[in-house]
Amino acid sequence: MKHIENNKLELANNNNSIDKINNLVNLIKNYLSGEEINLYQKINNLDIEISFEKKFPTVFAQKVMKFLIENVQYGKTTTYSDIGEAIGSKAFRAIGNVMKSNPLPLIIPCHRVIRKNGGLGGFMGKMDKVWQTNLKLTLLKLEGSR
DNA sequence: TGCATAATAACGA
DNA sequence: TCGTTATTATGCA
Repeated sequence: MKHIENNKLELANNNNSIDKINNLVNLIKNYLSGEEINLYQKINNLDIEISFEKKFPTVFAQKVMKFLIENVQYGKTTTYSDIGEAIGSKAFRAIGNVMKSNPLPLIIPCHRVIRKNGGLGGFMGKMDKVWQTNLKLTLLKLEGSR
């Protein structure tokens, strides 16, 4: 009997792909129900590798991502120009481009990046009053930033 | 290389 | 508030 329990334990610790996906789904559910969780951190804890370094081969893009993940936590917002200042660049527009090519929205919080003048900015490649942009606003409201 | 593009910002009228 | 320009990384030809 003991070996069965051990097997169960092993299975639980083994974290196969299905387990990981279920965990991920639960995380996102919790997040969407208003729980203040740092998705990127939690996912790292789940031993799910999100190698955005591969997706962003340039130093510039990696700086942007790093800044986002390390400094823009739940409920915080930043602006395109803030990021530029933080990474020593004036390429505000280019930063927007990096966001657009973000393969993991939500997890890499590009929805927390807004315009300096208080406007929303775009989301998922769209600029204005489309569902993607409304989703951005919804997420910010969820986090209490708006 | 050179050019067009972009989820920007700042300025003038 | 609208139009124009400044400015920079990226992708593609």
